Amino acid sequence: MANLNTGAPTQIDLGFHALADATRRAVIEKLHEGEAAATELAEPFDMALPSFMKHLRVLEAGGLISTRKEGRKRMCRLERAQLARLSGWINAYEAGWQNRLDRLDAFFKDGE
Amino acid sequence: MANLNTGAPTQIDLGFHALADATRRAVIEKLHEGEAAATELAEPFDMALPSFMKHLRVLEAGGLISTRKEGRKRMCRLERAQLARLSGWINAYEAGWQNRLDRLDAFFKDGE
DNA sequence: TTAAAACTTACCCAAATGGCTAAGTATGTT
DNA sequence: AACATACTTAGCCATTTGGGTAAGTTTTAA
Repeated sequence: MANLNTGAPTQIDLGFHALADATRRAVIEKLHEGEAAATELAEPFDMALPSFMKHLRVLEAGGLISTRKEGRKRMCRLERAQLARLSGWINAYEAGWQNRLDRLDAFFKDGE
Repeated sequence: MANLNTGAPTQIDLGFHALADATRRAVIEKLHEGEAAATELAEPFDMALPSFMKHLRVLEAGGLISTRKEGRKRMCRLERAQLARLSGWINAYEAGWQNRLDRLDAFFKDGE
């Protein structure tokens, strides 16, 4: 097997990376309640807005949220499919899941 | 709410961070087959051993593996409980899981 | 038409990450 | 005792990350 870290990071890399930060996880929790604008999401944090917007971009790059412009607001919504993929990766190798491995592998390969 | 990023990263931060890399995920996949020594795990990768050992330390810091010294070998084994916690975090907010939220929150707080 | 709101762009910075090499230590084999 | 195996430590380096400020732009409200 050659080096696995050739080229650009995958959606899985970026997805788990996005989850590896308390601020970003808090955004995900909030978005479970529904869509929200960027500033609205930023409000709880002691952080300059441009810094917070970087977190949103990391979440978007990881496929965990999608955003669209609505007037002057940037609306954000949760991408539950990516959450499912990531938790799916973790659980794919658990006892009793072996029979689902092939399906998951195929799913991941399609998405990259 | 104050800044969530005060102080040291939590086990959840470190756990997801450990998963955000293809090399480390490959190690986890391999360890599902059972314990293995560090060099044995390193063999598939085009990487110097000290570089690979850093990945093992990242996995250990994230609670995903535990290691022990056995003679001159460092044996590694998977910590399935942490995998369960991380996939648990992701699924805690899925539809139909709301009733398990309190239990999970308590579980996370105990472990930190 | 002016001003406020909600970003957005451009840049700076310190620390962490992920790779390397070179040299050391500890343990097992012959 | 000598050598090989399996790490281990130490340090170097480029890039990424996660924060910041300052100064735009675009849209909405007054």
